[in-house]
Amino acid sequence: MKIKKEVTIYDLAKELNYSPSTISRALNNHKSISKKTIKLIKEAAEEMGYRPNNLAAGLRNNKSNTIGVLISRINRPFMASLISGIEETARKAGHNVLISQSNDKYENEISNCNTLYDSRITGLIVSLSMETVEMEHFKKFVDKGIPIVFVDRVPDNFNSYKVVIDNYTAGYSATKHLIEQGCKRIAHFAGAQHRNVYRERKKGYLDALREHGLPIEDNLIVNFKTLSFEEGNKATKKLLKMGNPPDGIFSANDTAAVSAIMCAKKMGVEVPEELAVIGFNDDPIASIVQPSLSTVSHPASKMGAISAKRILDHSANTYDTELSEITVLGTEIVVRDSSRKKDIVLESE
Amino acid sequence: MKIKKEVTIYDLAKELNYSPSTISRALNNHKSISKKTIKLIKEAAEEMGYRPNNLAAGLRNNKSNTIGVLISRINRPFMASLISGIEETARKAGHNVLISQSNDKYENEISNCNTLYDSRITGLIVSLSMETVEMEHFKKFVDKGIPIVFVDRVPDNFNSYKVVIDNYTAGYSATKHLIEQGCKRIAHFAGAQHRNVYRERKKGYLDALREHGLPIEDNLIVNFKTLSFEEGNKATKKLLKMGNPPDGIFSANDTAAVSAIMCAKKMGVEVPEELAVIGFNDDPIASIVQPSLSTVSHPASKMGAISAKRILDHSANTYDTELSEITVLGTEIVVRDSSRKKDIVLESE
DNA sequence: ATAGTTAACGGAATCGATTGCGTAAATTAA
DNA sequence: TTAATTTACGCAATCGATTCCGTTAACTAT
Repeated sequence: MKIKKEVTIYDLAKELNYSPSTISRALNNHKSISKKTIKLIKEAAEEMGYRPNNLAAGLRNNKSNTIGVLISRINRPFMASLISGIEETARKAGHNVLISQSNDKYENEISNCNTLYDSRITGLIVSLSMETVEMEHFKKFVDKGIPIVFVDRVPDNFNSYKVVIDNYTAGYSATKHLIEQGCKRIAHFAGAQHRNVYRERKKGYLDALREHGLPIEDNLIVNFKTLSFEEGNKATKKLLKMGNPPDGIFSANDTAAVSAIMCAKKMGVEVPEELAVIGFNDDPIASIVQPSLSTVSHPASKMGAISAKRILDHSANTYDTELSEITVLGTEIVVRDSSRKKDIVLESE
Repeated sequence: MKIKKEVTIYDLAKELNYSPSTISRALNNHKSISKKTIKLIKEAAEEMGYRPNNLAAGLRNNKSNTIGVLISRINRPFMASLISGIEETARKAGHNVLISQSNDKYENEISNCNTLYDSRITGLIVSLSMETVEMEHFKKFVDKGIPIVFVDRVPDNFNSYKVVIDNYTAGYSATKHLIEQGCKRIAHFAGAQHRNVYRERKKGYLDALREHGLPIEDNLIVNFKTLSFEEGNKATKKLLKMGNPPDGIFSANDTAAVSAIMCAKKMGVEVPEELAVIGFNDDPIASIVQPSLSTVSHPASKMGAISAKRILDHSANTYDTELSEITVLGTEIVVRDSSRKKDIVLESE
């Protein structure tokens, strides 16, 4: 197998009797090069199979036109859509996307952080791992003026760009929806409380109960570790076996909510009549399960797009403001069969 | 915002009174540097916050320790798992992962190909876009000795590494399973026939019918464009309205299969009694839909891991053999309720 | 016609890490 | 003790693109 030699701007320079400077400028449409020359050089480049070397350009400019993404796992519907949005926006701007997953491990997050830094990324988009508390590993980006956008699972104690949904309002609305459907004893599947998303959702749940005069019962609030199907199953079984079982569940994610529906059905509990359920995320399974799952939908792909745009803008304006801008996106209550006990006037928010 | 200056090996050299060569070698554990010196230098590097510049190293070595991934879309369960497998394997070997989606457009695939090439990736992992026929855009990788691994949706006419599942056997087994359940008129939801995966699945379906003495009826074979939920819905409705409707469906993906189940239920057709359904992929929705969907599962994440390993091995052995190795992975028929008309001895393959 | 301006391009340093070749000192062999 | 190795390191070129200064020639204004 013969390996073809790389065509560089020096090869073009020699071939066309121009200096490498001129070749470089021509390829970048520099104004001090005549249209004619630019055309000539570009055509020759095309013909000779020239392809720019991003490593060389990156080294010289100390930037790689690459956005780094650091998330827990890719194969979750929300994360996949998020990345999709990032990729689309980045690519349109001529940027690449480097991905890395922490698998929710703090150690991995640190290590991936370093690796991404070593690639001299233009900016970093992060959704925190479940374990992360310390934020020290992000400091080196700040020191170097590399923008970080935290998305969805964001830190409380770190000043930076953030793109989130209004988890509080979503939790409040979801709970309120169940109340409006006539639920009196609403359980909550809560996620880890040190992560903003789950904490805010629970806050919304609590406030909704309070504001509608419903008592808060600790034994109706289940603290989950991972909000998995199995955990949801176990929790539901336990709840339904109570002497005084709940008549509604607001789950902080769809996976656990679906498991609740399936568990209830198996136990002969009617959904939504005896148990209304609402989830969070609007995963594909939500519209497939029967009865279909009411849930909270949020624009994952859009969040990705916005996050990417933040970084692109930042690097274009080169450190304009020091303001850490937080983008809060709205959510939408999607009412399906799992919670529809009455005819509803569709709410739009 | 003050931007800290980068710490380079030259800074370390000056600080420690060594030459940059020694610093570089020490950091790479070169054998000609004494253990003591290595330890000294590494500790100083750590303390001074030194971080290697991958761009510089990459330029010098003409490789970036980065694997490029070129797929249709990220937010499909199969693809997300595939990438996850790639990322995990790559990272363990100290490689990064660049992703790009073609959105099933030929144009995008070409453009992404070039962008990835420009980043001097170590190797490329590709699942072809729906539109792709010409393979010209991949030639430049071959010319440069950069390995390409085609995965799942692979070309017929291009010599390279390939990682696939045995679609033919899977299609055959899925159909055979329906036959064994007593189905006599089995429909097939077929994908675009210029893509190996769908073509092979259909071949398996046809052979299974033939070998079991069942007639092949053209009007039971539906050619899909995208195997979407909507398409599946429409096709199912049409099939069930026939004077002589099918009693089984083998769908080339789960999305369309699920839509078939839901459509049948809505039309009052019993699944699996009147219509047995089996899908392909074992997406999360398959185990959620009711009745749960029988399907073909395949190891997406493992495919990703193998693909990544191919590239890592290739670049380590620097052009060892010219053999284009094809890896074929097995699949498994997952029998669930949508096709279980009789008691089954679980098959394992 | 002459100074001033502009257009179009070239020279050479630079980004940070790597590495082939060379060398001085230390160690071993004989 | 002297030659032969080995150990431990330094010099300087190199990877490919970019860009700060120039420079030359053509052009414009007066």
